[in-house]
Amino acid sequence: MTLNNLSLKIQINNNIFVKDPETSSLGRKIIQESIILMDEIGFENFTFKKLGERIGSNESSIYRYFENKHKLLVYLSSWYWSWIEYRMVYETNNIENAIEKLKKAITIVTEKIEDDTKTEHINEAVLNKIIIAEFTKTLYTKEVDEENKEDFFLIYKRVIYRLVTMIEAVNPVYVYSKSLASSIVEGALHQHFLKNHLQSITNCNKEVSPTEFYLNLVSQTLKS
Amino acid sequence: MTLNNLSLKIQINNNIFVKDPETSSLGRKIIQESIILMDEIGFENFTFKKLGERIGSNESSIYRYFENKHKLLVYLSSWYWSWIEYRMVYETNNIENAIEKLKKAITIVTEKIEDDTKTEHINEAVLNKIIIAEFTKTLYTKEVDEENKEDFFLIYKRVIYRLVTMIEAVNPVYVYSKSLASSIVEGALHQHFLKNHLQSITNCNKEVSPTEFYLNLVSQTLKS
DNA sequence: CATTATTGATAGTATTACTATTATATTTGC
DNA sequence: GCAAATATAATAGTAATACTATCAATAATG
Repeated sequence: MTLNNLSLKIQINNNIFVKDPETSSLGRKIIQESIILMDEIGFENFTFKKLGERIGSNESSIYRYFENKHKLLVYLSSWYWSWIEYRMVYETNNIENAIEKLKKAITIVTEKIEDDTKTEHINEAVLNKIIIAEFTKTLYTKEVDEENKEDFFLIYKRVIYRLVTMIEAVNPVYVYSKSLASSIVEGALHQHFLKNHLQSITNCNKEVSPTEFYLNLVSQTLKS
Repeated sequence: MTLNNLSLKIQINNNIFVKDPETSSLGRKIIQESIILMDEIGFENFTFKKLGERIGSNESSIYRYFENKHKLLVYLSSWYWSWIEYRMVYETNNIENAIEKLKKAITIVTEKIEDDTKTEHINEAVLNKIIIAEFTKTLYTKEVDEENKEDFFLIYKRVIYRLVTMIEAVNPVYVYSKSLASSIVEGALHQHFLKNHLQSITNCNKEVSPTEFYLNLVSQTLKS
């Protein structure tokens, strides 16, 4: 199964976009270049006008795909978590041992994406950088409850549910599986951020990865 | 030692403000009401114009205290972490046992602030809500490296260093003390957020607190 | 009581975050 | 191959944001 087949699996909630960016070349260009531009200048400084200039297209054309930059970020995040979910399912599928299965899943959600397994228009390594730097901003808004009702964060939550299931398979009596799972996923992004910017409050660096920290944490936590 | 004496201890980096808000009644009003307004409408919707209207003062007067709302939030965060640091030092001071000392410190950084131990103009319970909802936004910007150099996050980091020391006292061979400490502090805020908004991916609720989750996590993790 | 510092009022600018309209391409269906 | 439909570009315009500057009015202090 190739990455092309994978992209067929990525179904993003219709409410997130005005017009599906996957259905036109301008749409795909918006996705492709928004990732690069947002990585360069950050979410706060990112505007549709700047993106329009970058792709040689008009601001108003971008508004036909996304209502605002917040929804664009929600879209990019959904795409990312969908890609992670697919890899989590696919790469743990053949692992029998519950502990090894969980370890593999934790590795997938916590590791830095470095390789060039670029689907046509999406550079996953750069997208991973955006997720590390910007993902929490999709959640931490006054509209979170409404947007959650509209299933904007469904794919992210599904990644966590899958981790929860694997945690429970390893230790069925552990009562904080959901909090542990959400801590791993969000916390790993945070450790990556600290490694990049606030090195004095993390042990993660070139030698020690967030993955290593979380594998150790989870194995200790689930010990009986 | 009263909370008044405590407030003497709160020294905030001069670079964060233009004019120290503690030196005038308008300044104190800005702090007091900004906490309430930001809690009500959220950081993104918060403007100095709205705050001015709220306190019956002029937008331009507020700019004489803070360059922008980001720095106001950095100020409020510094105040909060300073208050937490003081309590962490003071309330663990007389505890001999390393494990009990660490437990107390974790409780202080992870628990919800509910009581009305209001210093004159600062409502800590509401400030705690803002920190849960908005604190990460002080860090996750393109300017984080410069601002870190200017010691904007010093007090926050100091809270984490103190936790690191206590973790090392409990288990001197554990090699991820910094990552564990930063995970606890940031993760607890996140679990509070999930408890308020995304209940399906946390075990925290009215009965189970983030404190309980983290006390369990840490005791398991530091086991040899 | 005069000086100085603080605050308020007003005005103004550049940018952001859009919406609306119309013209121009491009695609597709027959 | 052409008409109809659709997508995009260009332009203009609005309201709000995020400020800065100036000057007058108050209040504090020495």
